[in-house]
Amino acid sequence: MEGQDQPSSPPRPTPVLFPTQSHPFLFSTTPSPIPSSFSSSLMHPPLDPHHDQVLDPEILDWVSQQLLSGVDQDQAGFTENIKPMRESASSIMAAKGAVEEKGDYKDKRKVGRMKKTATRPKFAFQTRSTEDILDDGYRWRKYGQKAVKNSIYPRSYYRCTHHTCNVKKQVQRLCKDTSIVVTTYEGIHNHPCVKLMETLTPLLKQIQFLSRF
DNA sequence: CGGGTTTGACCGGCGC
DNA sequence: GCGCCGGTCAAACCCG
Repeated sequence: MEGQDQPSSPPRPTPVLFPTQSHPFLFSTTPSPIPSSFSSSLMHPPLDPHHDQVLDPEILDWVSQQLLSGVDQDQAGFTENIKPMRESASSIMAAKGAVEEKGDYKDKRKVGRMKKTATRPKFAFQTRSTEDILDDGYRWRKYGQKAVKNSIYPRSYYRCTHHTCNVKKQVQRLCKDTSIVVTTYEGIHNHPCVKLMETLTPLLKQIQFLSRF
């Protein structure tokens, strides 16, 4: 931020470009063995949300592994299973001092601001898309929009609409490359992503079926 | 009418 | 202390 198109001030980990209208957590920075072809393949061919099948088989294997570890559990279990990947992103940002605990506040409004500065997982990735908003399986409510310095595009602020979840995200289009949207997630969802399971479970079942041969 | 968006005001952090 | 800037609030508005 601060006049940059990147919303995080410290150098971000290698941006993970998102090939489908799927779930960002599965494709974010993670120590788990993401296929080496993953990142490099995402920009080529140009991303098309209507063509999920362009994914490399190796990538599908990796995705299916993530799902397999959670598929026999309930949805809450699945959420827990992918949590370490999210926390890895958290540790990256924490190590870089991206967020830190601040002092105490008095009134309710300021308490809300204090929560903002508490240590929370925060990571960003870029998406080549004509759409500003990724359908990541969660429901978001927009709570603000600001013009940012040195950018002709405004930054939009969203909160997860789940009543017990305070995950936020920021969305901003790069002015240097207007085809790229930078999405920054902050926090961890404390509820399952129903849409993710609905979307990927049939895919996993097909993979399992094909793997018998 | 409920839920989501827009938008100007407000606030805290930070650099000078 | 002051001004700039990013982030948030909340009233007004929109829409199905």
